[in-house]
Amino acid sequence: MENSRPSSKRFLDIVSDLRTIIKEEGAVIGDKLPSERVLADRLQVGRSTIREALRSLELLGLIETRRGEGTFLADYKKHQLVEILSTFIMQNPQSLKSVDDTRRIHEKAAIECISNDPERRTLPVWGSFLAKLQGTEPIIREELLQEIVVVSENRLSLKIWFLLKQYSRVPYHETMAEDEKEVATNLLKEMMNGNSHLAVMRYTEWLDIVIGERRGEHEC
Amino acid sequence: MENSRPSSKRFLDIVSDLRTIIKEEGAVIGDKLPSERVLADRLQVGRSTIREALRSLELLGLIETRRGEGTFLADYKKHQLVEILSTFIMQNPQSLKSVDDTRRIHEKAAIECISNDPERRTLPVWGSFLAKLQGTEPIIREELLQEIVVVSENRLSLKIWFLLKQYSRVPYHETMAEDEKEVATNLLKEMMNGNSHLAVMRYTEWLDIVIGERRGEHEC
DNA sequence: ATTCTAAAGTGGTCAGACCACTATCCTTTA
DNA sequence: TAAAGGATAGTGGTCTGACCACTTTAGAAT
Repeated sequence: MENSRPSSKRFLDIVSDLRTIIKEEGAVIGDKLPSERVLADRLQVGRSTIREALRSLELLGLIETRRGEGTFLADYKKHQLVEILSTFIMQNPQSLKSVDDTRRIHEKAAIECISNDPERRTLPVWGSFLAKLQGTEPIIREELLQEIVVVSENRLSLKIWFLLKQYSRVPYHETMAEDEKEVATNLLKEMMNGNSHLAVMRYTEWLDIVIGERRGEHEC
Repeated sequence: MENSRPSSKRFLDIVSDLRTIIKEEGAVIGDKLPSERVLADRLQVGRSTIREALRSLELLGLIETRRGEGTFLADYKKHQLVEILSTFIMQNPQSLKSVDDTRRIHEKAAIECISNDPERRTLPVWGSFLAKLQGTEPIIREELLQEIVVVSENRLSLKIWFLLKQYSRVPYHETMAEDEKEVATNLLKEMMNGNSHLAVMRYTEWLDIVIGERRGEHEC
């Protein structure tokens, strides 16, 4: 696998080489990769270097290793990386705003997406939520938003949303207040009626209530 | 750092321990971490185990190592992890659509953001672009879109956009055709006038031209 | 044919040895 | 005294070989 200008970070090259190997062998999720010793021999590096690369990929959740058995291509849907990342990253205030903004972008897009799709905006789920909102049963904020993002059926967007949710300053895990429920109800109704513009407005209202900050002036 | 039931994945415990150490020492971005040998001694494990953990964190972009100097807490704004991850995932056609969709979400959001901000929508840059579009000089598609996303001033969104751009099926790197320039001109004008709704419509038109696919029916 | 056992293969870990590089201190020099 | 130079210690980068614990496999004993 071409020693093209070793970037003084051999293990990074190995990561790249591994990708090539995986591609060449057409390995699919669950397939077994060559053993560490074989890889070391094939790529002409020490086993420890191979391991450093593999361990990195494992932490990312891209591969899975089972002692005594071997190394396998993992189902990366578990996004283990997110967990790890979360405990480190994004604690500086500067980032927090962009996190919030980006999260809103995705929520808004999901709302518009559903509003504009006759099929998805008439899904029975929304009726259920509407009923729930009428009742006195406590509702967690993220329940509704999550459903919306899920139904929008963009896996990548969903992934990003899940990630951002964890860092958001908006208390997603709390229950809705009474006045909130009203706004949420309006949001749902507009969405079901296919009125994306109004639905988004309701959504903005809702955020204003939850955060209790200045309104609208800077909603990127 | 308690050997509490070693999870048969020592290096994962180490990752956790490292986090603890970082916290305890109140290390800030740019600070130097203890050397690998010191860590190995302190945590009572071999140096190779420490390295596997460190290399993982490095691939995630959480630390930075400089040969001869040491290991440092990184500026995680580089999100190297995303790059790596992306090169693995996102090669199956299923994902490609969500990549495109998500990219559009961010572009749309940026356009709306700028349109709604009197300051940003009157920036001189837009005038320059307008002039360029009138001329015969070739213009690369991504030039305009990039400027828009940049001006929206959401670093995270920008980062995501850059990432997605690489995998998009839309030929961003190509030059605009003549009819495209016209639509792009309209887009700019609407944006500068603060008409976000129309601006987004122009944007959608533009995409239709570039991709030449079915229009609108499924624009999430 | 079944069961049991030994061997081979695999990841997990460690220790020690180099290498290449950087920072530091201390000597030498002007 | 101040500047220049070089030896030294410390650091990450890598390799080797050796164990260990575990799983699978193949062969032997029943």
